[in-house]
Amino acid sequence: MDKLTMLSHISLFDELSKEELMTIDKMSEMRPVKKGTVIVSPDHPMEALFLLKQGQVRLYQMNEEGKQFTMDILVDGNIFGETGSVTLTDDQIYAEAMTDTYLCLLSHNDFENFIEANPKIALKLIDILSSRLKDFYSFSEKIALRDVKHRLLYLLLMLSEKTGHRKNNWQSIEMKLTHQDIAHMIGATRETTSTVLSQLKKEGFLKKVRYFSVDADKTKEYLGLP
DNA sequence: CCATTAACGAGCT
DNA sequence: AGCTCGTTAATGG
Repeated sequence: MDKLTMLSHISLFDELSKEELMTIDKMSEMRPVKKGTVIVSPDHPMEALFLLKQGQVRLYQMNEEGKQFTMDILVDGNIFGETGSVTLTDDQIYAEAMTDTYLCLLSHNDFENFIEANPKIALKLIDILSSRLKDFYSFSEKIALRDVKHRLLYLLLMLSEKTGHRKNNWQSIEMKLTHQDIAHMIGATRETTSTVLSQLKKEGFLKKVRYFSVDADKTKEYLGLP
């Protein structure tokens, strides 16, 4: 369905059996989180695993001047956090709820016990981590060090694949975003973002219907993505 | 190429 | 009235 597999795009829900899921579900603690809440930051590293039940969470990094850069958007079924031995995110990463969100919290101990009881899960984790590493290489090579146009297109494509649906080439982004929001996510200014957005509209990468829609094929070709 | 600065109208609170 | 937002344009790194 969604073929842009990204760093920390982990859908354990896809890979676990029903029973395994039930076990995790029983052990985990449900927690609602309001939109805008910073769930994890370098100041408050959480020794736990988060299962994202419902909502959207943005993973980003920030430099000394407070400029942000969005690494990934997580949606229902993704998993993130750290558990000592296994790090599913970076320790310098921030996680912020973009919408009202339901999280399940799994403690370090519970997770390790679960792995001991279900060795197959360890193998799946290796798969997940190695594919994340691969995605990260591709990501940094093709996007991270490139200009605002690339970063912006990449973000919009990612957002559309996570939140929207596809009609012909056009993938919608079902999210209310100001130019300022977008600028923060790609480490650019509001002005530049505004300029590049209208440029992309002229060039046919983008159109505005309700929120935004991107021409997915055209964008992927431009970014050199499969 | 892009941040910065400035400036302006529109819209929201 | 004052702030946020989108937009354009000049300048300079």
